[in-house]
Amino acid sequence: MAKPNELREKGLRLTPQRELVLQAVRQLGHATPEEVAEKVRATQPGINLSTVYRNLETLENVGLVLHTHLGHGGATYHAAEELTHLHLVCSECQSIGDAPIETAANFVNTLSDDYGFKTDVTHFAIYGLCSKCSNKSSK
Amino acid sequence: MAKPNELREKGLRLTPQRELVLQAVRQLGHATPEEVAEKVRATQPGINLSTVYRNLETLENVGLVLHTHLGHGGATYHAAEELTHLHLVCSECQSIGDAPIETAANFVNTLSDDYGFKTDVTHFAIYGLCSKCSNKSSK
DNA sequence: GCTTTTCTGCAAAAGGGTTGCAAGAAGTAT
DNA sequence: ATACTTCTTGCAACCCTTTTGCAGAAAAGC
Repeated sequence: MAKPNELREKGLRLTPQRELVLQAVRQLGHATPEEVAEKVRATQPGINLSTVYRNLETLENVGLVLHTHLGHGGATYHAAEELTHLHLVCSECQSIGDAPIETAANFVNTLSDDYGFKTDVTHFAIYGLCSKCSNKSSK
Repeated sequence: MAKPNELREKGLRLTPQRELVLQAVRQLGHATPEEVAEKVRATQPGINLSTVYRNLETLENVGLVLHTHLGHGGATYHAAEELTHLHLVCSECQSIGDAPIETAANFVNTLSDDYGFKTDVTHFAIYGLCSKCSNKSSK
């Protein structure tokens, strides 16, 4: 999953921990550092949380992973190549829905045209009520 | 600024601390709990941070204040009646710009029509590069 | 004023993330 | 293969923000 070369090419050393962190992020989709650590521990039980944090940061610096803010708590990490959708986070059931980035295209363009603001719509959650919960509460 | 009755009407007791917290939120615009505490301390030096937290929560429960997530750190609080704008947060200079909620109207409608998702666009920041910083970095 | 109930301050703790340091591995040159 | 340099790791301590338990203080109601 994590090819040896892609890390070396970025000037990073190839350590088992680093490879496993990258692999975990790719497999998990959106994962908190804690979840990444847990996944990695399946292979490397001894890995330390701070190593996970440091590697996530390192991998983010070289552009292999990205983080987004989905809720009140901490960040969640994605493989950079998979961050192609909006996150629709439900305030009630905490579910995370996806929508294509294009959904926001007009909005992003308006902000750019009117305010010169270049929006990254994936970095923060789109917050609200999912269809299930909004049906439930209107009944 | 905080009328005695509006707290009583919500079933809350009228304490100096509570009034001052509400007043501070109204005066500050977007404020972190820490900033609210600091503001309150001008009048009531001894107020405890936990009292501020508890009052913010209480005031939010009765709908007088709201919180939003503007960045990597904690929440910021607003008077409920003033939360009528989007927050355009710059990833580089950390500035917080405003844009009217209507800017997002089409986007919100699309999410509602296509996904049944009822978006609250004010609860999370709109993240990106402000015009200043995007000019700077393209030069 | 007296009683009940809610609030406040304090101290401790929880949660999430970071940092200094010494030991250990990766890469590089010999 | 070996020695050397540099980067990483694990560990423990720590920081910052927020939450909680509790006893005493203050509101609201009588």
